[in-house]
Amino acid sequence: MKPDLDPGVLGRVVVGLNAVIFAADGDELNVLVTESPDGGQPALPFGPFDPETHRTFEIGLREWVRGQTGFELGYVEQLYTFGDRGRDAPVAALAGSDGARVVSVGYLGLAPEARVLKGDDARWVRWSRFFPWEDHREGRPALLTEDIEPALRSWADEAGVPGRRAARFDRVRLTFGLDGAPWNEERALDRYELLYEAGLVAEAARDRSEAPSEHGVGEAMASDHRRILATALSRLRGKIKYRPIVFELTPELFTLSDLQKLVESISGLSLHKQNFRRSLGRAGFVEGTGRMQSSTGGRPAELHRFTRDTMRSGGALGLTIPRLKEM
Amino acid sequence: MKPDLDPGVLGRVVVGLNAVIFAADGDELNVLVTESPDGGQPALPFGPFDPETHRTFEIGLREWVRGQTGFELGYVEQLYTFGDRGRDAPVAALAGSDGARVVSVGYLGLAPEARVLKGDDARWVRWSRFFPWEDHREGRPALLTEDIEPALRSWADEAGVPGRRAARFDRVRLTFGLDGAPWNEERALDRYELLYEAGLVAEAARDRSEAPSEHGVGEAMASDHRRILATALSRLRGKIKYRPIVFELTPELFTLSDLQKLVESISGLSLHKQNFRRSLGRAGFVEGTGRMQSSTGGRPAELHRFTRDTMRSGGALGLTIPRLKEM
DNA sequence: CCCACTAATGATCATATCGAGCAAAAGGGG
DNA sequence: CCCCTTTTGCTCGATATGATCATTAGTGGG
Repeated sequence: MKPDLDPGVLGRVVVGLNAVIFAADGDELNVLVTESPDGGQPALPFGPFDPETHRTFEIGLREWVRGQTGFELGYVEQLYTFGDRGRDAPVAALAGSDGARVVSVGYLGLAPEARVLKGDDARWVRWSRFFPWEDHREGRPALLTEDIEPALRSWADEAGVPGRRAARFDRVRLTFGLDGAPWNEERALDRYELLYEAGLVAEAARDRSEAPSEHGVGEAMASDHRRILATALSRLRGKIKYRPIVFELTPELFTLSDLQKLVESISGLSLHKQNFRRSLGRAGFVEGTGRMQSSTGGRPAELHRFTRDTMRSGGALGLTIPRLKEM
Repeated sequence: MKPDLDPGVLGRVVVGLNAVIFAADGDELNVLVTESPDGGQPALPFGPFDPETHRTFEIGLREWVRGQTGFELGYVEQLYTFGDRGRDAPVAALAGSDGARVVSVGYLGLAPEARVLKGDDARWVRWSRFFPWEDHREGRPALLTEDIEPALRSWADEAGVPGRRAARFDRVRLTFGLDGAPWNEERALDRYELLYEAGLVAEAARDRSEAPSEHGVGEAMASDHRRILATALSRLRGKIKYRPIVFELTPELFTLSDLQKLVESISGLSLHKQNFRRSLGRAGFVEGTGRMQSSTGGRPAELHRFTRDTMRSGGALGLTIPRLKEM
């Protein structure tokens, strides 16, 4: 159990920081991606971690996000560190001619508004471009029932040993909520990983250096960035339930319907309006300002704001997600 | 937003893997540490990540744990990646003469039993050696009320600006459950970090290259290992509530009291026996085998086993922690 | 000016879950 | 055979959750 960290005998490692930056645009949750105009795969913003100048990862991250997009990140949280060989293909090419291994530390960042960005090729896009099967606000997507489920069933069926086949079926059933199993919106990462294993996303073929099949579900991203994005979505979906971080995404003032729409956009679910409001009231996260907002054609809604004070009283710390029964 | 990962211009980075390996010994949760006989600070087992031979972090981790302790890890989960300069002191010395930056990827591992280890200086010890203030099974520890709380209050009081002082008080109140705020066992990491900031743990002085004060609370560990251990404890305490991972720590057969004792040892809380059993029954995690265990002097208890099947029915996925009111 | 329409807000009811305590059952030991 | 201990079973009130109905306050059209 003696450590042996002499870098002389080990291969080279380069640490990159990947940021999944979310911001709300109206009622929809957007993610910041870089898209080259020449049609390359969209990528997450990422930058190098320079051990010489950055005292911590988070400081390094905030710095280059500020430098390159011109805005200040609010909430920041580390997601996961990815180091699998073979899933970092396009980035590896940037790792220098000696083929240093790229280790990427993924971060989740939340910004209060989808501000216009200075210059270059970064833009805000809906997350659902990359995970169309994750949006259940209008009911279970046809893509799921018509394409993904049959493909996964036959993938499970292909397994050699019977035990292995049963295990695959079970895993498919649980992660995708088939045959009566409940759909758990937090398992977005599990679902992406399963689709990758089953070869249903374009990245799977690409990483095996096969012909880049055009038939994957959702839009592919560079390197393992779609996996990092899935990690971020899962984390965010889970975390809003036990920490009041939705308010990192809202403007200063908002109506309760706006807030609900935002939560629905994050979780990909339709929520029960009355129950959502009731639990908001119980938790005491928001307080009404007297002001009203003339809405698009109904009774005007009161503008609310987040009240940080209530976190002190030891009540609930997150939102409940009262999902609508059937759609 | 162009990446610039040319390793030539960046400082050197070495990736180390740190493992927090828990196992139950009787009813108590133990952690595997290396202790040099000559009285150096205990450390977590750690090994280098070799980018040449290890395809993934997890594979590398399992490999050297197997090689050095002789047993196979069961459950493994990535915790967090630490890269702060200045908190890795003793390890940095091992990073080679060119002073490569050490980035450590922390892992949580669970083993089904605290097996005897082959050879050297690794041994199983109670986690409470390092976090005595986290064990509330016998009520709130005197260390907390008599030493830590007063010290934290005066630390908060020292803050210059009044607003800063109020913020400190609030933070102390919330993380340590003072003045009526509830004690949240999951916030073990927050508490350790606060104690570090307030200079109450020995590592704080050490990392500032000051005289290694002997007056820190709990036992210090090498490098930032106590922080990693706190991360692991927090994660484990949280995760047992929504994933059935306690059963990675139990033997094949156990009584319900054994299981409760184990959960109490993990969470540092005393639980309400009847309610604990009721929720176990509702979740359907365990099934009775007909067999009984002649206990230490009461009615014999039935031996139970974990039933993986029930995870399929979509019920609750974790234990509820029905804490005992007052002690 | 009144009415239909829309969306916000308010209130109710059955059911499930949680915290807490009481009671019976099944061994071992004097 | 009685006492002690621990397991196991059960009940009661308080609270949270799922679902539905009712009321209010605007807009826009006849």
